[in-house]
Amino acid sequence: MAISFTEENYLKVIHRLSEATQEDISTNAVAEQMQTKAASVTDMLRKLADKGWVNYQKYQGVRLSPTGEKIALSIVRKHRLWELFLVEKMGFNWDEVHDIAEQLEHIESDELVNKLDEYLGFPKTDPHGDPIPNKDGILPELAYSQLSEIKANKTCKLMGVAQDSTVFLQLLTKLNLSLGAKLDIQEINEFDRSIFVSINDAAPIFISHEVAKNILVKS
Amino acid sequence: MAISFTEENYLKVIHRLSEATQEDISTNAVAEQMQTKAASVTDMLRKLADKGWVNYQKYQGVRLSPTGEKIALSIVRKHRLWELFLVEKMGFNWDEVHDIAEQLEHIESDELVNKLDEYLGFPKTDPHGDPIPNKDGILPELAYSQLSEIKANKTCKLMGVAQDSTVFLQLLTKLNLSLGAKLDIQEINEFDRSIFVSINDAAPIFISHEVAKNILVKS
DNA sequence: AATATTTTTTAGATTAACCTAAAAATTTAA
DNA sequence: TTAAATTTTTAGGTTAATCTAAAAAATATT
Repeated sequence: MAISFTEENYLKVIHRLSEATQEDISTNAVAEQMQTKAASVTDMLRKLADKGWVNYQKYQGVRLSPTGEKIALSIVRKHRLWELFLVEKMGFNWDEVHDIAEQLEHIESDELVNKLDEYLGFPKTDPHGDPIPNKDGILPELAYSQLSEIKANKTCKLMGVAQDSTVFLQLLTKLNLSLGAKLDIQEINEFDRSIFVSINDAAPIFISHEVAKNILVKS
Repeated sequence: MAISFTEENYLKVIHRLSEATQEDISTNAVAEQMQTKAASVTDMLRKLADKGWVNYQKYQGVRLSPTGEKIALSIVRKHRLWELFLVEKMGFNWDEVHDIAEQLEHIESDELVNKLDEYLGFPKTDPHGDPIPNKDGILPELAYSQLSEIKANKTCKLMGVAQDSTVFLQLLTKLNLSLGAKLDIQEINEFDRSIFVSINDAAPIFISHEVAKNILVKS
């Protein structure tokens, strides 16, 4: 069945919100993510339900149906493959690729996506460490922790970020934090939960709890 | 000023039609190319004229303004660069890339286009031999002839095609005709103007005048 | 030159995606 | 457990791009 860019974006947003919770997703939550009004969301949810891509009962919130889930994962797959392409092959920085990938993710050609996947060497993660679904929509298991959960005196490796916003990524770049960085946690301050950490064996610096929550690491 | 996919497609079509003639482009000609109705075209032409991208007086046909020309060339540039990318890097055949490039040509990022250009080695032509405008919108001069205009007993080289339709390109592929092929014209039949030609020194075959008109060669 | 034909435009609708304002349902709090 | 606050939906409009049918202009033909 034909699908519009807008419908794809709604499915993607519902998918993203569903990853964080087991509960049904509220109209307002979707509205906020879509940068639109609740009334518009209600219209669209009814339409997506008619097409069989979501389960929606009014006032009860929304969930993706199995078909909707499959569509959403294929968009996520495209987004992340294109992001990696932009960084690896086109020479963009990791904080520059989101908006372009938002456009490229709507290009419709299974053959292209699979060739791109092959061209990139069937990667498991994108430039932000997010897992890339394979052609069957299976997400590789990554099991990373937030840096904010690691104990003092432990060493870990930066594997990904929980947020792709430009400001956040640029901050990390400024701190010399990129994928694969080695992190030695010297101390955690009780007062504000900020972390005193050495990056790639350099002189230790302070990182706020807010930043640490958005950094994903492997011990 | 913001531009929609549809508006881009209209400018592209007007540009293509303008290449073949000096005259103003008729509403019906645009309608045919856009696969829509004349009434819809009239509406759009008025809108494009309001935006300053075309010169249009009702009943008089339409031409691109300098700004419109610039936009159209940037779309052509993107289309052709993406086509080359699809063939060179993704391994598609030249008859498979048109529809995907029709989507990719609307991706908006000057930086991406220029990086893609560089990645491909600042190519002069796309997989069909069509010239690629550079970043300033300048088209390289190619000056090719139609195979149908070449005299008997001459040798030439296949440099491009005047048509990108799948059926045509697949026919050429079947005849072992691809960019760079060496063509020895043995004989031109007066009756139907078909050409008896040897391709890459193989045993000569017949090519219809219709096909020969759409093959571009360099002596 | 008058008429017929073709082309183009206008008028009035339709659809997708959005909006605001008001009504209805649900949730929270007194 | 009723009232207040919040969330969600409905109702009624808007805009972009399309359509059909009819009117107007341009072109071709007798």
